[in-house]
Amino acid sequence: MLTIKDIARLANVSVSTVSRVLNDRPDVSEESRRRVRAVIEEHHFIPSNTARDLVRVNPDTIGLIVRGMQNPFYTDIILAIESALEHAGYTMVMRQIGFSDNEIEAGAVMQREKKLRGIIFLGGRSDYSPEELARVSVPYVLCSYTNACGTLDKSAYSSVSICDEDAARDAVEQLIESGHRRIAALVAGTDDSTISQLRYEGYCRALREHNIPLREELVFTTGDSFAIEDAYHAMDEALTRTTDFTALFAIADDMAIGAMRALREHGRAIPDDCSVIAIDGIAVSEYIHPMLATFCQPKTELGTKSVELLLDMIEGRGGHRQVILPTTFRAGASIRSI
Amino acid sequence: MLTIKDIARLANVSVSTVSRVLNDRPDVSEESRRRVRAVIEEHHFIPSNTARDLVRVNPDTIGLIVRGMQNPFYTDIILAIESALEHAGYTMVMRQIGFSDNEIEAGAVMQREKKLRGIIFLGGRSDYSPEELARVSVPYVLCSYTNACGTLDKSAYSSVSICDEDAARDAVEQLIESGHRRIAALVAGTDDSTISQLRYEGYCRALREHNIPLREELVFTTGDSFAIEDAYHAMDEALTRTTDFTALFAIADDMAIGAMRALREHGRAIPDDCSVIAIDGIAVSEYIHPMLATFCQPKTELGTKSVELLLDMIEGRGGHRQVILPTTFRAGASIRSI
DNA sequence: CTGAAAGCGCTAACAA
DNA sequence: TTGTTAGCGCTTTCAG
Repeated sequence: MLTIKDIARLANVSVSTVSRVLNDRPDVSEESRRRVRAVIEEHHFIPSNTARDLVRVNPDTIGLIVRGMQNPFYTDIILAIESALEHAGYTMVMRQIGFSDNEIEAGAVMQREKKLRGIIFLGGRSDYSPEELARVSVPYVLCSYTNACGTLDKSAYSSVSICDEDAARDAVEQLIESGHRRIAALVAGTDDSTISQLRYEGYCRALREHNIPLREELVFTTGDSFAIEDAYHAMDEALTRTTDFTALFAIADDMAIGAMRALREHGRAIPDDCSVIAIDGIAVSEYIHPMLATFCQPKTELGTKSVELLLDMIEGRGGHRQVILPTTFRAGASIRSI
Repeated sequence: MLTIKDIARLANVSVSTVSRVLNDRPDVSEESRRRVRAVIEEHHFIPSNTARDLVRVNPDTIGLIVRGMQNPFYTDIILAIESALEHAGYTMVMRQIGFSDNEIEAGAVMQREKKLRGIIFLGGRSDYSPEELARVSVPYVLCSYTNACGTLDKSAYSSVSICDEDAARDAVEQLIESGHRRIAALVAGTDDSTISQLRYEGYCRALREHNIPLREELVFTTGDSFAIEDAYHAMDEALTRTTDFTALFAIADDMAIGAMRALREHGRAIPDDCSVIAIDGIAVSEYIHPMLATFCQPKTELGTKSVELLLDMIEGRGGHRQVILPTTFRAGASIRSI
């Protein structure tokens, strides 16, 4: 493995000169620069980022911690974040973590390793304690992330998200306005401190506001999965027990797609025999038949707004804020008025 | 920022003892271990991986370079790789790269930073030169990755993939056997040295083998995108020019889904007016209506086989091999016999 | 413009 | 079982 020492020797200069060339410093003679560059080129030398990170204080690196890569609309958010950050002169370094990893931990580690100026957490849980959160000492914002289940003091963190409960309420209301009263819900969990719970609460609220009694037997749950196949199985199983509903509210597009297959297989056409609505607005749901009616997340705005909040904090223009972005209704063909 | 030096001082031990505790070494007294652990806990100390990486020679770390995170079936491959690696006692570290990044470069960098024993490249291009490939000096395998367009010497690399051309041939043949003769193709590009070209060639071969003349006006292209919306637009545009086909072969499930919407919008029911088949077998295509007929990639096997090849090389059990895995036909409702 | 030398935080001999 | 110390590859003063 070549080091700058080797390069220095081969180019007949000192390591500091090599380092200067590597970092595009101006104080190197053209002659030296040329020679060093040639040697680097010839030997395919790659400087060790590990060693650099250890030394360098990186003044403009922002970390992005993403939970789960399966989530289709994260791609758009990430793109938006990356370009907003780049535009502002910052560098983004992203880390994916697994579904059950602790993102605060990951953030703390990354902050240390990369000497970050700030962190954006994308799509995390919302039940961290102030002590846990305190482990990350640089400014951070929680993107696509609501704390309505949590117990955090609003002044202790920043976040950008939709209001999951409102979106769900709006979605269910859409169904009600189309004349539906017997409305089933497909959720992941109802008391799991996740987005599922919030959206479930929106469902309950919509019913309440329209004086429709909540019927527990119409609330179907996958357990805790948001996966399309689990939604399918949950729905399939539910349909053997009850069919006493004319519409279904699914807490996510993906789950709606799984549920729609189960409905069809049980002989219920969409939207003729059952209307379906969901939340998220992932790409594919716009291409299936019938096109899924859904409340879309403002993907790009979630990203750009997160960056804006973070940079405000870093550059001292403002403190903690919670920003709620509106969802937009995408009419589909999956709803029928009755 | 705390360092092990601080921890050592606070725990009244030397840095080496702290280091030993950090690395779960046996040669530490329970008393010291307890004290060190307590201090670490109390101060939320996180050791610097940067510093560790610089020093440590990591005897069992395998790198995984993934191009593009949008690809839905990569998730399954990655899971398979990770668990196979873990099972064999190796640690996986994954790096995502953008669509236009150079993965060999990324591999070379990662190899240096993480002191890798081997690398798996997932879903890359296939047109690297031997000189470029030579930059990675540890064993590597190219997963889900065919070289049929490339010019590499088979003895110079290992790979695991399906045969894209055969899969496409089989798919189109499926259509032919159902009685179709006027078969359109939706591709990304026909001479772009990617999977698209290989699958396009399979399409041509199927026609040739069945004495069906290739009609260029039935080959629709998105340019170079595999995105669902671009497939939709390409198909939408194509349908204003010609409708003289009874079946469509799309080179990817995603693209098929986009195309199906365009077909419907142009009044062509699936499969009654037009049959559709594709390649990949992504999750969602099994849930749409009609269920998409497709040739599925053996996702898990692609992962496990890649690990097997790599470990064989690392542990000296074998040299370079190219493994071709079979696809499996998933009958859908998107084909009609005529 | 250039080089010598002091670390960055950690691990791994080597001694004790 | 423990501590001392020499680096890992690089950047960065500080002198020249």
